[in-house]
Amino acid sequence: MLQANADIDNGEELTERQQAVLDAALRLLVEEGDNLTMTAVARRASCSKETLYKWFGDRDGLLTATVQWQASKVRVAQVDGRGMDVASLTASLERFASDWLKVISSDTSIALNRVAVSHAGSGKDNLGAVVLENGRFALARRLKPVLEAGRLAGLLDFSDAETAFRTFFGLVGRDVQIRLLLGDRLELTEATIGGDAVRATQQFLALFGAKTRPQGL
Amino acid sequence: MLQANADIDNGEELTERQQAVLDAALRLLVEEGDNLTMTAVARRASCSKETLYKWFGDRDGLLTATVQWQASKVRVAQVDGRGMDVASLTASLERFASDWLKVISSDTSIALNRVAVSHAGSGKDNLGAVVLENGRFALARRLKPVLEAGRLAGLLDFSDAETAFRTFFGLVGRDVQIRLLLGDRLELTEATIGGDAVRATQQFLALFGAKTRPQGL
DNA sequence: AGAGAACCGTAACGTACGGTACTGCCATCT
DNA sequence: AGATGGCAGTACCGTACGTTACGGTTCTCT
Repeated sequence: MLQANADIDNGEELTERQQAVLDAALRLLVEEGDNLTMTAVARRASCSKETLYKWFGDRDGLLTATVQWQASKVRVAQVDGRGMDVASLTASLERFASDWLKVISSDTSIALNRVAVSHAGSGKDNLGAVVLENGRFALARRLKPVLEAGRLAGLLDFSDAETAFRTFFGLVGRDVQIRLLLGDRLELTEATIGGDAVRATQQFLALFGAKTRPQGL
Repeated sequence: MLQANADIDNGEELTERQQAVLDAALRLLVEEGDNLTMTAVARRASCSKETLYKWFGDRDGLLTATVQWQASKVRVAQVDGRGMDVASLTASLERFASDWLKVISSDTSIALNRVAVSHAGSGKDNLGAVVLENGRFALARRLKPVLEAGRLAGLLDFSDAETAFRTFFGLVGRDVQIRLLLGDRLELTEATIGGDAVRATQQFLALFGAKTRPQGL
């Protein structure tokens, strides 16, 4: 599998045309799900099947390239913990929660997660790992420094950042992702997302907020 | 789709032989995922394909029947809220959390959710709805009376049982289900499940436990 | 015992799709 | 201008699998 361009790790090394093809594949993936055909992709992208195979090796290669291409598009700015107070910490957490909810409720995320989940069943590729790496684990990498900074500023109290993160993850996501993946209609308006973000943040602070305000800094 | 026995709603109305066939299909589903073939099911169940089609209509019919058959097997005892104190409430919540974690980390649940998720993409059947109904919503139906009883006993304080349930759901499940569905190796031993259950329960009580002990009853 | 249905095992059919080969067009290079 | 190479478009091949058909066997009921 994936012989031609086995080195498509990030969104680099892709020509404009190739990116356009992957965008077409992505749109088709959102519309059709995992039962998109190579012919359909070629038609949508106005390219030949032979080109698809030359560039991406095989169907799995095209799919992983598509997923990684989408992943490379969502790089988010880092938050720095300098001069952190309870207000800025709260704002950061709410921002993360809101962003995350928006991501997992987006059509593309749902489609990508669906195909990744089904592929994870029969281990022909590592789509699941890719999605996991650019989803849940990327979120952890971006959020943990904030949590650590909050602890350093005496605002948070936890022993293990991983555990704290997972709790936050659970408070934010709850049953949303699995329900959406299973096809539940669940309209997440801007308003409800905002409300859920502050709720989750408040709950998280109630659980992990430092009782005292120590080591003033 | 599913013309022959369109009325397989619950596990009733199934002969012994049919149940055996569905068990075979279930085992095969766990092993092979969604790419099980009708031939393989027939071979595993020692029955003919003609019988499969006569009983279940088509492939989708067989799959939904299999999912419903598995769902019908997990009926759990109800908890009654009589004479509830903080200890029994805690025990109930921990029990629910532990059971739920055991379910979602089981091989069969993972396999069933995987196929349901992938089928939810292309709406050819309602596998997603079936799984949702017998999973997340069944859990809510069973847990909410406990929460209400806890509130009535003055142990819990919440305005909306649904919101409280969803928080509990998030605290228990966190990232477990999506990670497992995406193929993450995540060994949930009996010990870690137990630990997670008490942690989630403690966190839930910290968020929703009544501050005062009112309306003694 | 005998008729009839249910059912097993398997062969056969049709189709959808992944993958490959071929042809001709267009752009770039010399 | 002629040559070269990348690519669109399409025809083609092989295969896997859903679905159907059928002969032979076992079970059931009378």
